[in-house]
Amino acid sequence: MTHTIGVAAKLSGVNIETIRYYEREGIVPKAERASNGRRTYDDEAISRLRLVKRCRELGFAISDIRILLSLSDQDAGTCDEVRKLSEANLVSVSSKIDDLNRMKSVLEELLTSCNSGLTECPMLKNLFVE
Amino acid sequence: MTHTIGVAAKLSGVNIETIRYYEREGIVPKAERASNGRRTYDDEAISRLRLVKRCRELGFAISDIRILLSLSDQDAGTCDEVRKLSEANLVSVSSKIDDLNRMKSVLEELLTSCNSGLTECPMLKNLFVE
DNA sequence: ATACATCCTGTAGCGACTACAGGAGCAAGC
DNA sequence: GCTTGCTCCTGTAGTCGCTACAGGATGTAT
Repeated sequence: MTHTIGVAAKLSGVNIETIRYYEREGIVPKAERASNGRRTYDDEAISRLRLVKRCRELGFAISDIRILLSLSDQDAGTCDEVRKLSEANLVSVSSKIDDLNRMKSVLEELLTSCNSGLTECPMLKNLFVE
Repeated sequence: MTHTIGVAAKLSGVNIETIRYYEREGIVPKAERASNGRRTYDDEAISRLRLVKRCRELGFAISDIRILLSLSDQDAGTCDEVRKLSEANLVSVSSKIDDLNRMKSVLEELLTSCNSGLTECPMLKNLFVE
């Protein structure tokens, strides 16, 4: 069974405009067209969209996903490369977490100094202090 | 004492191109110009650059910083608004942390299944599983 | 005088979408 | 058959917060 792009978007969770963007970028293969010129998607195409989505949700860059997909099409001794990409991504995710945790604790600290209702805002003062 | 944009960049930690960008965007006031047309920065201007940088490091959007700066220039009953902006930012930072932590644990789990050296990569398989 | 650094403006690029504009086609109800 | 409204098409521009040129004008040091 094949579907229109709208149905494919719902089934995959990938927005219509994003699907077309992925096609333009070559992340997913060019969709087949019906006789009226509209894109059609079969189950395999929808699986691939879901896969791209899952990778994006894991923080992989589009360029990484391109590589992952090509590795999965080859399926020969690719484990090292997959591991390398994933470890690099893990490092980048972890360092983002560290940055955000630092932001968070400073923000929380600043907020304790902000006693709403006063004319002068101590939080702003703290923020603006050299 | 006034400084060139290059020195201001070093003193504030804000890159030259970014300083000009902030000026274009009206985040910092238009720099005074020397007789030769070059921008000059005094200590106050450099303080403002540092302030913008600190806010960015806390995750505030440029549009928020614009508001924070205008609030700090008014200094009348602004605590509520500062608090609101900061709390919203804290929520957004926290939710980013949550997202990233979820990514991180899935990535770690996937990596345990990746035993480098094999011909077929179990991690890829897990990743690609429906 | 020569070399090199620094500055200027203006514009384009990044990543990963998202949002139009302007038009064509299709399905359902009257 | 006609209208209404939905979905689809292409192509382009906008988002955010910078960053990186190109091409030219100064400034500083030897």
